Amino acid sequence: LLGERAAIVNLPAGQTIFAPGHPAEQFLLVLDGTVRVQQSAASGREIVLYRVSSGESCILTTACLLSEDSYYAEGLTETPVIAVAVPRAAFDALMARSSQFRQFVFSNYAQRIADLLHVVEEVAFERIDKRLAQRLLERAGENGELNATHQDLASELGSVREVISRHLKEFQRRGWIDLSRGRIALVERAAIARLAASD
Amino acid sequence: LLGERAAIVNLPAGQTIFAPGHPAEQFLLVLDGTVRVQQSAASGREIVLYRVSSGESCILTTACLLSEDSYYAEGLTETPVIAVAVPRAAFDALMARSSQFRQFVFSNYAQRIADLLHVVEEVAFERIDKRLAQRLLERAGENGELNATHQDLASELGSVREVISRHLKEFQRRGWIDLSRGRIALVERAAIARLAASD
DNA sequence: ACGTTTTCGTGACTAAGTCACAGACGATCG
DNA sequence: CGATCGTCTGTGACTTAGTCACGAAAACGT
Repeated sequence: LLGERAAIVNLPAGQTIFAPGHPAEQFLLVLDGTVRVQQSAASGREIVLYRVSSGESCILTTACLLSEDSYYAEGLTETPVIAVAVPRAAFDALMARSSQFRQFVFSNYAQRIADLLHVVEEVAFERIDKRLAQRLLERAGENGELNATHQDLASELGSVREVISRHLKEFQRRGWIDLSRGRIALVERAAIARLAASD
Repeated sequence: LLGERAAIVNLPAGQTIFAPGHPAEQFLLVLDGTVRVQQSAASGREIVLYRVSSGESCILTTACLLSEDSYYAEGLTETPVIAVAVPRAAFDALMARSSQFRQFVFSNYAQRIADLLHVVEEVAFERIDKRLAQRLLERAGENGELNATHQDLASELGSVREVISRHLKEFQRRGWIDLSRGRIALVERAAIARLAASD
């Protein structure tokens, strides 16, 4: 279906795929790896909008690609990424021809928009200790550990290091986590989950 | 182009067009009037995401319509609205047939996504006195007046009345505005614009 | 082992949001 | 007209989040 004029691309980790004033030139479908899409403020503060992983498309760029609009977010590969790049003309042809492709594209849009609405809701209305607890659970591996600096977590949440450090320290004081440089180990997942789910 | 199976609908002001758990059933293209799209939190706090006006489509609902996803925002008519309602099947047919229609749809998406990114940026990183100043300028008419309660403005910005009241009072103390019940008159537009544009 | 870079800790302060009331305005109705 | 009621606004005291300016501690390379 996608066979024609589509190229497989390999990207290393930590690569900027698109950035303000440097729009993507094609429709990207991620086969493997994850792309982090975030927004950066002039002050240096950042916030993660969503992540694109296998089988998903970095669709928001597409809207801007197709309407030639400038775009205020940036995309970074978090891991090495394998993707299919579909040039603009081929994308347009597919949209015309395949109802399944349209379904796929709109379904991706809906997901991204839901993600964005979720971000708005969180930053506008939720406490950051709760949001931090959620992220700790999301990002911790099987072993209950995650490698992230306080600054990394602050950037995920659109907050600042000091605030995150203080909450983490409080979590540690309560025996919920273990802290070391660049690494956090969850000790009391249940307690963290309780905070993450609190109203 | 849109002629077939599309119906003209008339909606009164203050009508809820879509809401969580009550998804829109069709693609809506606004001919006249404005629709406000906002998000409401359990606490009762609200934030305006964007407004749809003449010639624009309430496109975000469409994504959710087409992918049958539930949707966490709600849409309200702010004025009486005249719109074209295109049923799902007709929308799909148009997407297949007309490259201009596709262009229109994607251009709308791009605009809405840009709006959402802007909201995220503002709530995450901007001071609310600055955001308030921006809204006052946006919503004031030719005569420099606007009809809005402090609560209305708080809901626009995703903040709370007390905070807005205090900033408005400070603006008044500086001689920038005149306050009366449900009405604000801009006196020193230049000063307000300076704050709105400050970094 | 030493200096360098990155990460983390902290106090003092400002800004924003919460809670609980009190007061003030404006429409409506005897 | 004046009393009444619902809505809107003002305010103090407090909690939470973000800012600023440091300094200390941990990893890293040479």
